[in-house]
Amino acid sequence: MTAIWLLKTEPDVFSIADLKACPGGRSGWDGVRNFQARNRLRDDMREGDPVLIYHSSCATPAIMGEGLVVSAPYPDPSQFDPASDGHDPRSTHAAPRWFQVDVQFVCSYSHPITLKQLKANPEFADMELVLRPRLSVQKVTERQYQLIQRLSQANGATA
DNA sequence: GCCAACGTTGGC
DNA sequence: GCCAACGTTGGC
Repeated sequence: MTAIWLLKTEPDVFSIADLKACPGGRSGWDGVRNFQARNRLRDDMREGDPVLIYHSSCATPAIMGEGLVVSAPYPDPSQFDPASDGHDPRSTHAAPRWFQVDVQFVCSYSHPITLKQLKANPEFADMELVLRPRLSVQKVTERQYQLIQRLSQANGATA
């Protein structure tokens, strides 16, 4: 069963353009350090799942485009690196605490969908992004996904 | 296992 | 930079 996800990232740290610029447009999605997000990533994400990529903590928070999960979940290497911000001394190779997947860039929306827009649209009133904005790995329904794709094309045509 | 203290996130 | 929300930690 394919699930659709929304992954948050801070563009100052790693933007969708950075993902696109990676070799093959592909990168490990490291740095998830929240247990609920970790559980979803580790237990529920599957290779082939679509992901929406969202920019947070920036001037205009917005869904910027799409990617694809292109690996099974595996331990986040940064947890073992003492020099990394993601280092976790409680992690061992036998019992890693944090996981990641590889994400492949698919497209950037010519018209990103802003958080403001989502909040203003009743269709998205029950979207996790609106209800629980801090969770970094979010579920997106098929309906929300289709609406977002449609909006990303319609956006700007009338604005 | 509760709960207070503390730290982090993220919109504004 | 502020502040509200909320996740995590640690003492008991």
